[in-house]
Amino acid sequence: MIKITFPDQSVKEFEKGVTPLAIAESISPRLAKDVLVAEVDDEAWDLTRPIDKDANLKLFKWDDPEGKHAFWHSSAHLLAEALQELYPGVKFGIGPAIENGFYYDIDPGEHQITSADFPKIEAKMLELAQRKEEIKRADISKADALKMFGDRGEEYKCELISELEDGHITTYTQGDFTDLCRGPHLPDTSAIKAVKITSLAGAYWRGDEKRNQLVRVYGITFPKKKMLDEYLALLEEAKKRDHRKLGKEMELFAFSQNVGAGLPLWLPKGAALRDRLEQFLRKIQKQYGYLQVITPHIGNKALYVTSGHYAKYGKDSFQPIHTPEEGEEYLLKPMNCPHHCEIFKAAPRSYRELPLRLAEFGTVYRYEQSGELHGLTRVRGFTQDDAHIYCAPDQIKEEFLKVMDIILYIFKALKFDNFEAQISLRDPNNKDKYIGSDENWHLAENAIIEACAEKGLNARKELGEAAFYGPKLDFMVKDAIGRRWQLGTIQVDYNLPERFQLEYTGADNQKHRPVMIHRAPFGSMERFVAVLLEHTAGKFPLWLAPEQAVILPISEKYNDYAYEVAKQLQAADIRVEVDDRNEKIGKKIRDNELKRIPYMLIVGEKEAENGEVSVRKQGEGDKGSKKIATFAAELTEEVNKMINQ
RNA sequence: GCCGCAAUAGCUCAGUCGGUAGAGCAUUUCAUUCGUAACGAAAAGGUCGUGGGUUCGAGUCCCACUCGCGGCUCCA
Repeated sequence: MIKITFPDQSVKEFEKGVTPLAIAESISPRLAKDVLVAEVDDEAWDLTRPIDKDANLKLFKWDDPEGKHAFWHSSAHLLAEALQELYPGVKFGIGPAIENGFYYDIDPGEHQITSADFPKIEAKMLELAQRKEEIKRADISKADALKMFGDRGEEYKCELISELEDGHITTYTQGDFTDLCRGPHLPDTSAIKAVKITSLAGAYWRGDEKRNQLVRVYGITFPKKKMLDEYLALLEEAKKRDHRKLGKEMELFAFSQNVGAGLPLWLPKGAALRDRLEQFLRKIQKQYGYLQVITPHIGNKALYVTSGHYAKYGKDSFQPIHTPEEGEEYLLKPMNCPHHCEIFKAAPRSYRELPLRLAEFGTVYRYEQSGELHGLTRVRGFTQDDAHIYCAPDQIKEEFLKVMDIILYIFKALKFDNFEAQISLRDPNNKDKYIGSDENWHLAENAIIEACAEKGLNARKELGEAAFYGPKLDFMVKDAIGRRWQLGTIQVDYNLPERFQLEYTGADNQKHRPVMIHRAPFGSMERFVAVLLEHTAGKFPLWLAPEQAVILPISEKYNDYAYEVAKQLQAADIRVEVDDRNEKIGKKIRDNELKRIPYMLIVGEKEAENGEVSVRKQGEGDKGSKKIATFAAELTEEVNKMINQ
């Protein structure tokens, strides 16, 4: 008999060689039906794999990430099995589970696979799944594995095997398909009830662009048909929220072939929106003691040589601008920090001036690879809501707390309730990779950890994720449909103060080197607007909306009154338009609902007589009539509540 | 940058086998003057991304480029 310990620390005895599936059956038939995969003493474990010794056991279902992972991993094998039947002779690369589904990289040989083949592949997968094929694990020696896959011409698999340690190689087989795999897998294929092949893409073998390009087939599967439908509906929703589509529809920004790829043009409404965001941030920053500066869009190449960026990124960025002067070279500004360092150096600095907080909405240009450009989230020219804080090492924590205040305030005003924080720390086993003294790193890392603790922020710590010049704290927001976006960032930097030889005179009348903190609560105006669009599906909070209200006269007879109302509201700083088209009121309401304008004010005979407007809220409907001044006051109140919580 | 896919009216899209381009919405005009999600009629709107090639003839087939999309790689 062996002792099995469950997560709640209860212990039960079982026959030696019992399987997790049998244990689940002993608990309840329902659990046995739902369980997908297990973990035995922290090792992922197939449900049908015997347990030979006392162990800790965890059972995972669909709702557990481990359960989904095994489900999709087995689905990847199912996909491979289907492809093997449909396209004899294809060679297999790797086929892992990913965040949403799985993929398999294949070398199709002479076969051509296109999206038109998806239904065929899906049907074959379902057919195989319904055969309830057992997925069998087997240990295999390295020599046998090489022979087995070698005989089949599986050159990619052989390459993988040749790098594995003998004695730790396993295969999984279902039906006629055997794959090199560590597992774990589902007991059989029958749990896979719904299949969708989602896309096709090229991917280099082992991510190396010098190697063969394979075809990557992406798919997703579910244990219930209904779940697939829900997932597809979610994808549809995501498509509707795509900021590229909304940006065009709402006339916020555009791109032009003639201007160039990745260079956004801000249309009047988008520019006004961006300006509101800037004003919002300027106001808070002023309260927090930031000093606004302005620096040029280009800088002498020497500046970036000093900062070290030229050596690292020079050849991959926009190429130098040459002047009539022999040998003189300027670069488009790829970041604001070197400029700000020069501002720090523009005068001798005293410890009394610290922390010195220099802020700039600085437009920078980076030559992103053409394939990487994406709407407003990845562009070649963008404006950072940048600031650099120069402070003494013992001020880091205090400054961190203040920056976090600003970021949390912004998230609150914009209803990003669902966010995560990540602290990126140094890899303790590889300290040579980093610049700066042990003592300073220690100080900065602790400052960040303590600051998060003080704010009650449950931040994830990631070792080895820090930049070479310092640790950082990143904020990830989840949008309304659960996608994760990186926005605000705070980074400690020991490198630039060193390179620019920044100094201040301390209380001890000695020269000291300041620490620099980079921070950008929005990240960039472009990305922030994109995320805001996708988060809100274009329904901006009232204080940001391009138009806060639109006045809809019942007929042209009331256009004059509508313009009178508009004048009064505009005088109260409300952004309002008049829809004076010669259309029926139903049509105007529909059109303006679709334009996502927060308030519609309907005016006709009754309203004109009483000096009122009939208020209709977007998405909610009729709210009744009120005096013009009452509406104006209520709207202003609503806006103030949002930005001055 | 690499692989794959696409580019047709302002927008969304159709266009069969190669035979000179079509719908809905938007726009303009006319009619209507309307009470909380689409009234009606008509007109206008296109060098089919750009350049080359094949062909008697190219939106359609081929090549290159540009831009876009999905990935890969990269990301200060």
